[in-house]
Amino acid sequence: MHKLTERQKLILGLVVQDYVEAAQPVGSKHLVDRYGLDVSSATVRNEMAELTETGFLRQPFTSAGRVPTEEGLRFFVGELMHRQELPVSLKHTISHQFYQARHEVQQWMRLAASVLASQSRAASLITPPQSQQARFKHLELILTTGKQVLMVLVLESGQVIQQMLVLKEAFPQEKLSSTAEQLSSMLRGKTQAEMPAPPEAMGTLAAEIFRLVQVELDRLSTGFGEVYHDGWTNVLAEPEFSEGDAAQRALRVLEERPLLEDLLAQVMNESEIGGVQVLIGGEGRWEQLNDFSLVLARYGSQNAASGYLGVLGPIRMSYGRAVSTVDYVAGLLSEMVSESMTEKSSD
Amino acid sequence: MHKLTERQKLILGLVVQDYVEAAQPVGSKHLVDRYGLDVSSATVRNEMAELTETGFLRQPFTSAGRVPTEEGLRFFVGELMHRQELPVSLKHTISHQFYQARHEVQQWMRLAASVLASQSRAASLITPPQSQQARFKHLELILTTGKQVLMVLVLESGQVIQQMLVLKEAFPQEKLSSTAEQLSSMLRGKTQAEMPAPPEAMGTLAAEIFRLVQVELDRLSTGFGEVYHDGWTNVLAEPEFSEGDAAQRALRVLEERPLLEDLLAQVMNESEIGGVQVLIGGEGRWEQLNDFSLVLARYGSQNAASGYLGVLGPIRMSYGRAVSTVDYVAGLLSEMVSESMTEKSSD
DNA sequence: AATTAGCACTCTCGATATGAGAGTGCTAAT
DNA sequence: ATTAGCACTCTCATATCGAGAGTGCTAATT
Repeated sequence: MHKLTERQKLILGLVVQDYVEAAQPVGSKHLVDRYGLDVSSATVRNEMAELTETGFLRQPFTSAGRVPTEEGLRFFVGELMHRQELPVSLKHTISHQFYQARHEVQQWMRLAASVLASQSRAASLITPPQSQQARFKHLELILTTGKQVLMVLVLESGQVIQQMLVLKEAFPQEKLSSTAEQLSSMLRGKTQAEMPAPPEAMGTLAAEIFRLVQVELDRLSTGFGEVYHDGWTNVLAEPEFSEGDAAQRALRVLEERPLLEDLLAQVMNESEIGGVQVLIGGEGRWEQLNDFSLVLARYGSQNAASGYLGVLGPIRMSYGRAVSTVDYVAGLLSEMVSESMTEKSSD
Repeated sequence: MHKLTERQKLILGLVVQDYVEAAQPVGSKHLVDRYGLDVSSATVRNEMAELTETGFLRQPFTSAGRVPTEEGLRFFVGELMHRQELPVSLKHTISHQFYQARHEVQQWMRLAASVLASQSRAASLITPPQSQQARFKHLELILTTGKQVLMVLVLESGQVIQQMLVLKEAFPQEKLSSTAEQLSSMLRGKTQAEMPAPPEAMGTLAAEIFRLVQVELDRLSTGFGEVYHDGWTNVLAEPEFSEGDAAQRALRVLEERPLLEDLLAQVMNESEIGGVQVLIGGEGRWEQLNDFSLVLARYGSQNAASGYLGVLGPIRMSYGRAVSTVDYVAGLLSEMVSESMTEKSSD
């Protein structure tokens, strides 16, 4: 890691700050004028030359101002940045909103996406809480009307999956209940991988449900469901998106599932819940992300359900704001998740 | 309505077709060459001049080729266009996919959004089926773990709403069941507006659930839930989105709820299920939609659940393809909806 | 040794000019 | 009614140019 003098750090910090605000290369004179430095522009020039040498700044073209490189931004985020916490009053408002939405996970997601987007002024992405290793606990089948049946699948983590089924033929509630009971005791505590082969003597109803449970457990262990999002109009208003294929490339992150899954898997796999990961540019690994940055976090609890959330913006985004917003919302959602499963019954 | 000669119609049609493909003004000579017309370019020029007079064509600037006006496109869609039906083999593949997804409404939505987007080559939007006047039929409360309770709300339409609740305190299953029974008989057949005032003597649990049912019925009668979508990368690849604020304005349709609600209300309120509505440009009413077109339909069944779906593209979109795709998918989903509620029990 | 004033130098960007080309509208002939 | 012919118009791509911003370097200063 490079060693920078205090003054170099100061200048790098100011360049980043100014560039983030103005979206334009920043010159030495501009810097001393704007921030009242007590050195001359020539001194700043020399320092800038050195920072360019080190790879933290670059010139878009000879004799233009300086712009931070991805490397420079990484250094900034790692060592120089200070978070821009949300005002306390705003935090109160937000947690109040979450409190009102406490009954519906869907509402959490919408609200979280909205808060993330508006506070970070970038596009937000968030996946619902899911348990990584779905472990069967209990099954119920509820007749609603005709062949339409509601399957309620309860996991050991406390997560509940509800699903409407349309069966091949109609069955009375008693038959449904007994089948559910039978399958429940057969599958208790099992993960998808541990499920036994279906017994020969199983009825058609039981066999159908058995298969559906299998599919559902599998689905829960892979992928991450619907992706909620908001604030794309924020980022598309930024000048770097106003022409070329930048807008299209950004949306690709949302619409190309494999990309997003790969991304989350690689970036977040070593990360604890609670940490915020900042991905600046493609980092060499994702060409599609050039010129974009992502600020990501995982929320939930280790042994139960967890999900991902984050914001996407131009490389020139306000990292201080983004990191603190993501961190705050992740914390809030973690509370919501654990709140929703306190006082577990001992069964 | 203007009266056009057959030849004028032919020329208008060709101009539209060529413009849609090439995204460029089309000239008289180009037209006769490309489509082997047996008249000279001078004749075509005269006809074009007339069509410009009538308001169906316009010149981006003096002595450029012609481009259809919104008026011209409307005439084209109304009188000249022929649908471009999907190949039968493709239809088979698609309905097979829907068949496999028949158990989960969420899957319908994703699949429909994906099919709409890829076949129309535009951005797709779709809302889940919802009953316009939610009428209470039946309520169940299922204890899952601790204070976490699943509320299952069955409507007379056959629609089932499942919702996770986190109660203020824990209750045993018997208490939940009896409360559900009590509320079920009290509210049977009622809409949100018809619900009685809550009796004084109601327990805290009953009161809480009562309020939630009210909120839920209200939510179901207004708005349209999550909007699924796909294919934005399709449209953003079109040249008209490559610069300026076009991309941002398009995304606004997705992110600004009030706009979309207003739009659907106004465009679709007089429309029967089954009809496809084409909205070209803002039609004067929606400034935000200038340069965009929407092809919309409603699916489901009148007296039960229904939803909206459609595609959004540049004004220069392939209407033949879009209309037939939207119509086809709407029909498919209508089948899915009615299928999922056949053989209603007589209760 | 670090800082700074001064200055020549470089490169972009916007304005201006120019010419080729596409496509038209009109007139006169068919 | 159609068409050939042609002058005319306007855009777009390209080239040229000068202003201005900002640099890097050198020599003077602290």
